[in-house]
Amino acid sequence: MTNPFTPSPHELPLVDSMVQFSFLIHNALNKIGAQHDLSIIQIRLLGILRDREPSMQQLAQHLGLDKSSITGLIDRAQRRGLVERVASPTDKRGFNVRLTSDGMRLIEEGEAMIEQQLTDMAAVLTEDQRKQFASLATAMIYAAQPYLR
Amino acid sequence: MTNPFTPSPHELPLVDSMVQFSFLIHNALNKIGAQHDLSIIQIRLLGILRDREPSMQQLAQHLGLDKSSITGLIDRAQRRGLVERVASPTDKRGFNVRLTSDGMRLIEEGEAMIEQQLTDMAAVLTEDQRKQFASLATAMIYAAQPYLR
DNA sequence: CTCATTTAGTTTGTCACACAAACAATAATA
DNA sequence: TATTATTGTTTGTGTGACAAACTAAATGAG
Repeated sequence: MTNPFTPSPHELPLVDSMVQFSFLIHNALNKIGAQHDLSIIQIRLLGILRDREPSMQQLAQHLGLDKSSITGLIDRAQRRGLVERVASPTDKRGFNVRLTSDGMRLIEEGEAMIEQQLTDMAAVLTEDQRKQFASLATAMIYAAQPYLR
Repeated sequence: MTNPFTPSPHELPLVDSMVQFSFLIHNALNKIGAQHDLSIIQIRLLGILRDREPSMQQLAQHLGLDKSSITGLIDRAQRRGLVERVASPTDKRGFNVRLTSDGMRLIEEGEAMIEQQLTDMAAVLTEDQRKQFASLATAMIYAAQPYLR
């Protein structure tokens, strides 16, 4: 039986629950990023670079941005010493982008905080419910973006 | 039994499923907005104005933005004829912001598209699963933002 | 092998969005 | 009434995104 002093809120309609949940996570990522002066796009950037050393072009594809947007993104990250441009061994026009050790430290810290904060959010659910949520969300993710599988 | 030609993707870890689901929805909102030349913040703005006529200050609180950000946001929306500033009857310094009929038409269209697109996304789940998802997401939303209830 | 075409990345110009600090006008209060 | 607080705008700064024009290098057709 529910504790009468913390009344159960009414159930959000499906679409509302999807949208509001999305904003909830987005805002959390935003705040965590802000603590390290990182925007969400920068978190995504560093996250990608954790285990890759892509060209500018590949980065544009990963992030779904125009190549001209990548130039500025990398410029700013490089100015802060988080990434570096490494001349491509096979193409004199191109660079590969690599995390610096500072960048690696920062993204590891950030991802740890994300892990903890979102885990905390999900702590209102039981272990079974958390498994269910991951399963349902995964199904929608893969159905919508089949190329991810 | 699963169709061997559409292999079930592996289950995402909880935190990954939360983050990726959030981006999935965010991207969908972005695309739907773009079809009407609306950013996500503008969709949120118009959505708030659907059933309110707040002051600039109240708008800043609703959207979690600085008041100086609201000036520009409303300027742009007003230039497009989506909202109007109405002199406050009680405070000669202030305005209330009101949707125009064009703005109302636009947000109604947009929200209908959001409703449909997200409903489609959730169509890979059974009715029971959709109810479960809404329930689990709602629990996390209200636990994280108790003032919403 | 050479010339035309394509590709990789940058530059330039434009705009939206967000903040902070300074400001003007009005409201509230001591 | 005089001081203080509040409302909203302005100004200045920075990030992020795109498109179009551009440079340099790679590729491919003949």
